Amino acid sequence: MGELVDLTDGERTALEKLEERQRPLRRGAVLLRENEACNELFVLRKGLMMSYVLLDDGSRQILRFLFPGDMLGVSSAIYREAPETLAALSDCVVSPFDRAALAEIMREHPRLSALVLVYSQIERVALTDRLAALGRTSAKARVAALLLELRNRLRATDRSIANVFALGLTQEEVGDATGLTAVHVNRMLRQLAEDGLITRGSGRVTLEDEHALARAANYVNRYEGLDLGWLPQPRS
Amino acid sequence: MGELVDLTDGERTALEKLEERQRPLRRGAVLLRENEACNELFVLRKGLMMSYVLLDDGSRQILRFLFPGDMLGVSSAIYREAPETLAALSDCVVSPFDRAALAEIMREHPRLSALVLVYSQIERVALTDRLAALGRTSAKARVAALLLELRNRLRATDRSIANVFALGLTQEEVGDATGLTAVHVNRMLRQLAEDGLITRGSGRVTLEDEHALARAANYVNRYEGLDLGWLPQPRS
DNA sequence: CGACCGGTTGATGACGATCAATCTAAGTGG
DNA sequence: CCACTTAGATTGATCGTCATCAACCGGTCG
Repeated sequence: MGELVDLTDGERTALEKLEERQRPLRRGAVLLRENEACNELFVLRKGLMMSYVLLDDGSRQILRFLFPGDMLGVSSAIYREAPETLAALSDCVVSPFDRAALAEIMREHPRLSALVLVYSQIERVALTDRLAALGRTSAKARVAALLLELRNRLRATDRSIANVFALGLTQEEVGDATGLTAVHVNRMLRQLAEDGLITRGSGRVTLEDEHALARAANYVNRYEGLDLGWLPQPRS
Repeated sequence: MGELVDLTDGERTALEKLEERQRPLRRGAVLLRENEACNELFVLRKGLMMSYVLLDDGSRQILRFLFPGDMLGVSSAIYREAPETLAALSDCVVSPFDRAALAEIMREHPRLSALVLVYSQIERVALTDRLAALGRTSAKARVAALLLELRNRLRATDRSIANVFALGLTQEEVGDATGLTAVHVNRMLRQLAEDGLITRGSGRVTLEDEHALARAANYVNRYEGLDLGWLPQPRS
């Protein structure tokens, strides 16, 4: 959260309290399963995770990829049963904390509650972008948008990442995120390569023409263009 | 918000302050256009609205339908430019209020800020349901899910609504919400009718077999099953 | 009355799913 | 160290869902 505003000491210690405990997760581990009860939330400290739902025909829709610094399970916390599954895509570290700790922050730190709302809204807008992508854009555009989104989110925690990055996903996972089959994802990646927009090799992707890619994908980086000057003042 | 918790007098008056002003909107009117700046938020008092985005090929994706009691423009408030357009589907009344008024509430009423977050998360989960629908379900299921969602949200403000209700949308609008063409929406409605799941007539739809419809649509009512016992206590 | 909007129906075609086979690289056990 | 297994990537052939194009109908409004 320190990236959006300058935190006070009081706010910083309140947030650090959420990260007191740590729990490691193996690649593939499920942190929380759809329809299970859960009184905890989490902060992702390291690694890449995803949230998804399974439909009753067995197909999977990946809803979101989760990166270090993201708060996990907010939506599960307000329901008796979790609406989505949280699973690790790589070895991860998470910090669990109680719902009461979030309540405490909302009581004592108005600006932090505002920031929780802000992140929730950023996520909401990113979801609507993907909704529009699934509803109204071609398979190629959806894959291109996913590549751009992944690269930008990875770069947020690792500034050394430029145009080359490790995908960290199987083509089946890309398909489950974009509403396509693994076979068609493969063809789309190949087409993007043939168009000169990307190059691929040994699990790595290079964005060769980021601008053209963003145009083809209708992509907007939703972590930019914020206006937070109006947030409530910190109490301490 | 009073439907989720018992509000204190202090909370109630704080919320009433948001509804001091009123602005009527004609059917078709645009309250806020994508990429425009906006320092205001709104509460929808009466009528049906929608939010949508236009893609550069001219196609439209409807992101969400808005019902009385909904807070509008939260996502626009945190960006310099609105990420989506807000438009009236029927004659409406909205109450505009300043971003500062929201900040004030977050400073003085921790439980109300928690409830704003809760509504934001309910909306988020509803969006992920639609994301999964667009990514992984058939045209028929998507239309069925939209019918159920509309009926349930309409009933929340008008308890007299049972299984018959006025759609209030053109088939083109249904298509823009479900990622289909108007022509195909028409065929899906006809198929649902042939299957005995609905009947139609003069702008009205009757859900003949709500249970089978919900099963065909993978539908979950996200305004139920909440667990809010852990929210912060009201300060006044 | 004519124009227009929205709904309805038919004919055709494209995009992406499905099924199937092959290939490669990374393990794993003997 | 090598045979064997396995997960994932790749490619081809075929099929189905939904888009597109086009025509027509009915109601409403200027």
